[in-house]
Amino acid sequence: MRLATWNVNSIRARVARTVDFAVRENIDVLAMQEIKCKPEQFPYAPFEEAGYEVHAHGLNQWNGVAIASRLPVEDVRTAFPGMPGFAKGHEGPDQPQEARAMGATIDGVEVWSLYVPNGRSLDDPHYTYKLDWLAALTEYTRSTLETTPELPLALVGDFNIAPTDEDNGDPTVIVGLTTHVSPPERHAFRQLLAAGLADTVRPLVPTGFTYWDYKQLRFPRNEGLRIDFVLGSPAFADAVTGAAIHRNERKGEIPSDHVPVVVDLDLTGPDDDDRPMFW
DNA sequence: ATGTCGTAGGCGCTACGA
Repeated sequence: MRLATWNVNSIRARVARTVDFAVRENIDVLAMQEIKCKPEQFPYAPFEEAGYEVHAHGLNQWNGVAIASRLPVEDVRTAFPGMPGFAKGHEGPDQPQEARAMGATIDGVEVWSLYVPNGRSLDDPHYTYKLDWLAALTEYTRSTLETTPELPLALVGDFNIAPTDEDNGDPTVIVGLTTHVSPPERHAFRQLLAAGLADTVRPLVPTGFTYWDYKQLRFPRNEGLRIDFVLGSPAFADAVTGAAIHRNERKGEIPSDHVPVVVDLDLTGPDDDDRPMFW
């Protein structure tokens, strides 16, 4: 299976480019974030003509996640248990959930397309929401892998955190001043990994950014951030045979500000290799 | 230059989120 994640920054603005990429790169499963539309507005036809079924979750013009797949999709979910909600000006419990998560089971892999809250600024309620959202995701991961430790579980998407200084090439993103690099956010990311996940791309693609702001020539200057990840449980991570960050997708006509991140999986398992010749 | 995008509301812009 070839699995990709891409924050497309409006699927309606970039559907041709997105489908072209999926076909050209032979993507089986494409997790999208920031589709910026409701399901009834999603441009399904180009995907379906290319052989993909699409499941979309969007509530308004903001956020929104989707999964396109050439393989059968089961158990589609639009939130993980305990996922916090948020509504500006309505602090406190029982806030409505946003369209930031879609889970599905595909070829035995539990895949989540995730759009972690941005945080906006360190003193914004959205920042607290971001940390709470990540803590709930971590608890879901921990409990899931406690119950089913052999599950190939993949959390993919835009995490809106640059986990290390090497992941931050934007001079306006500064520890102590801005989101994405603050110690609490980085701690939350480490806690998510500690729940039983590995960054499956970094070992194969040790450097490189996945996002460059549209403003101030960030891409020509290569002043980006590495904030899009494919995190996998042991069973998933062990199946990864390749990875790529498609930097060229930041070029050309009306690019997203993010690029796709791709992993290749061999899900047949190690047993096949160990099988005796005489079997 | 708060320097670019995308969407909504509703018609040339502003508001909002990122």
